[in-house]
Amino acid sequence: MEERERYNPNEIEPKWQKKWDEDGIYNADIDPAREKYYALTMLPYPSGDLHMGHWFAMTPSDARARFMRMQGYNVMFPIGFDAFGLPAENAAIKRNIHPKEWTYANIERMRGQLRSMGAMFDWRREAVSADPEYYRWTQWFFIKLFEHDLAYRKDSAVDWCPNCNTTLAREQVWGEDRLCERCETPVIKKQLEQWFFKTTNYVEDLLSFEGIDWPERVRTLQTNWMGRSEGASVIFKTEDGDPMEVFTTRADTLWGATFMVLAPEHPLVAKITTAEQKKEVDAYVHQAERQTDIERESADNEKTGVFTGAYAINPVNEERIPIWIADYVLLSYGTGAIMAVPAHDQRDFEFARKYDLEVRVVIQPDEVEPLDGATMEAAVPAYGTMVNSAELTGTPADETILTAIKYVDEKGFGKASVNYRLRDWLISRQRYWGAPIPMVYCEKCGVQPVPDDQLPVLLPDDVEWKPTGESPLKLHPTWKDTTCPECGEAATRETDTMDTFMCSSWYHLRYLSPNYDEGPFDQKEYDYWMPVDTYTGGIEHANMHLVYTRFFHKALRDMGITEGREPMTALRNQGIVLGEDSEKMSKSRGNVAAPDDLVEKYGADVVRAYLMFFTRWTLGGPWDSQGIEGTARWLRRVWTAFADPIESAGQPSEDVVKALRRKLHQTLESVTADYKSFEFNTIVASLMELMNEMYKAREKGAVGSPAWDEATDIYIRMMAPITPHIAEELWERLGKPYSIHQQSWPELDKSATEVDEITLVVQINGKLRDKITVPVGTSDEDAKAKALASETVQKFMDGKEPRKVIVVQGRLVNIVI
RNA sequence: GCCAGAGUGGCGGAACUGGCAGACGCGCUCGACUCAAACUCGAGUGUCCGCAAGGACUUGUGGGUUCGAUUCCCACCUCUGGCACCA
Repeated sequence: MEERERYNPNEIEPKWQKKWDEDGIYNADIDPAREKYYALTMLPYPSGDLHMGHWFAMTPSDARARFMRMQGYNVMFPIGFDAFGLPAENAAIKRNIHPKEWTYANIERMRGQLRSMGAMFDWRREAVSADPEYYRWTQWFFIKLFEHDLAYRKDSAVDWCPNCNTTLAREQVWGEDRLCERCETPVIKKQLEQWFFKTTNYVEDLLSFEGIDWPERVRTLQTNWMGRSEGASVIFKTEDGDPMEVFTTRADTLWGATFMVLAPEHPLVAKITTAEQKKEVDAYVHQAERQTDIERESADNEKTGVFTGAYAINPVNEERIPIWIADYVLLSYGTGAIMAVPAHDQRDFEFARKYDLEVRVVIQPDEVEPLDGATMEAAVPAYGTMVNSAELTGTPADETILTAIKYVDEKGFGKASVNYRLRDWLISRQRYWGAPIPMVYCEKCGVQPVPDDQLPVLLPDDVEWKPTGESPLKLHPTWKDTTCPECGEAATRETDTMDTFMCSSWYHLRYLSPNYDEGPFDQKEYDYWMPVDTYTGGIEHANMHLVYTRFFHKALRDMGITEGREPMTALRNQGIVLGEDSEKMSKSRGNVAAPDDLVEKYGADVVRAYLMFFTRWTLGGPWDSQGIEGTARWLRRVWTAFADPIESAGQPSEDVVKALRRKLHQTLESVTADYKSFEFNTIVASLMELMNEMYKAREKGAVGSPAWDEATDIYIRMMAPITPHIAEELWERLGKPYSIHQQSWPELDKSATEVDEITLVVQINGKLRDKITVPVGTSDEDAKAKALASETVQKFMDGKEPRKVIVVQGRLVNIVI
């Protein structure tokens, strides 16, 4: 007997990958005759090795892109690398290897790993953000934003290690004591002049998600992140007449403001603090600097503060109220100053009780005992009738805020105002491995952009890596010396580089034409491919990256560079694959699961299928390779069924054929719907079920019949997006035309899915008691009669009369007794 | 702390729009094949009571709405992501 050929992925996978590549079957080119589809998956950071999270993000995205291709679209599925960033500098310091060398070696390794996925990437479109041809245009965009008044400089605080003399990222600051990760020196804040983009100019536009199919979850996260609130801005003055603007959503509580609180960093603090209070204030400012905003905002953080010695005048009643500073007021939110209304705000209340400040009730909620500021135990933030509020006393609950805003407006010390949590985007980084900010400082001409024809401003390679100290760009002996583009005199370059989010805000445009050198992208490519049809990536990017890229698109649109409201029409997010310990995968935790060993043992198709099967894509979860044997078994079964069919002698019965075709087309129907809605785990489950059904049909002599051949053909097409290699191999062995990946999606035979009889569930008082079989289309009356006639039902009813009978067409009969 | 998401057998998960909870798979048990192992194939497998027929219970916890709740509402607990210099 001839030995059966086993499923051998290690042989077939490289073979097909090579052939696909040579034939360029995944090359996506402009074709006006076909409808385009731009499928974009978030580009990886070249951290070293491709891990399970990358496969989890990319292989389902690939399967979806392949499905769309089989649906007839001209699909572009590009890939690239977000290659600037902090880890490269860490590697440089730790291992004495140049960031560039480290990064490009990683990219080279990851290219190979990405190829092992068998994804339909069009490698001709690859873009690497650290390439000068790429960052030339990142710099060009910076200048465009500058020229359109969307980039500006201002002082802003960074976490600073006074020992290493360097800026630290949040992840480089350790523990509650906030120590430098390298030298364990306590970190301080330092004010530096830095570049910002005016994201706040676009906040209203960003708050609208009109015309895009983005998940509700992301829209909510972004909306809350931008944090729009309506209220009033009111000007308080110090006794010396310095204005202090505050924002409040509760203008109706102005008469209850018994003190003011400034953020410790507020510019007025130094000016107003009295000599007696100075020492205490300085000490407090210093300790506040050492905390993070998150710690400071926490409601359970014990309220602390210091009196400045100065007083403000409450404009509504001209009362003299003390000005305090406290760390729960943040300079980055609102105006960095608040009016404190302890009776109606819990944080203010806790503060007032602690420091024995007056609590004055000015809002009396209806149907509540009259409040007493002296004895109340918590703030009452509810709405109610205004009391103790001079001429506005008695204003009813539903009018208080608007009435109060109108009042301050008329009196001239305030106006209606909208406040946002969104801040302008700080893009300066005091680092080497990033795109240099293309600006020049000239003593005579001031801040000048580098002219287009001098771009890119290249990063110098010959920098010195010191384990401590400032950015190598600053220390480089000559790099920062240049001439002013305006007057030609000696000038200095900006030595900060850009936030890598800047690079990743436009990579989808560079993929259009990565080698184009007359602009950031070729207009012809843009006109055909943009916007992105589906953008896939991790939910962790819901706020930052996905807000920044939208901002970027909108800003470019207003310059006439891009078109339309949004860059990405649809967004779908996968959950996060955690380590086996349920913690986020990271090298430092040592819980990174790598696919390489599994790919070697089982093949890429098995790993792809398992990643799509082991959890719901949107859910993610802790990595667990326990079940991979199941998908491996599935593909071996598929191989056996199709590569080595056992020819049967007779013909299958009509019933067998009908049952097989029914299952086949039911599966096709559900699998098609699941591909459309990114439900990959149930696609694999349905295909497994159909294969089980086919094995049964095989036992009953189905092999060789037209129904079997139909099932085989459709089966391979359905699995092709998930397991592209085995599908291609089986397709070829069955003598079908190359390539499976250039075939169309199968047609559904709806009539084959239909059934003659259905099972109705019979419940008594909502409890399952019996099941009855009825023909499709049975009337409610007949269903009810048949249910009541059932012996089991009779037994449970025990002679009682039904009070009510509910019939749900095609589903159930519920008898209420 | 704030903003989101999740919690279902021993395990991963499924369940359309409020209608049979546990599809599919892992693991486990029994059996077939084999000198043997691997592979493969078949049967079973939520918990408790019962010889069985059958019954009761069961979707993080506690309440509620409903003929009927994994699904809707309220409160709470736990885990995960984000919180602006990780990307």
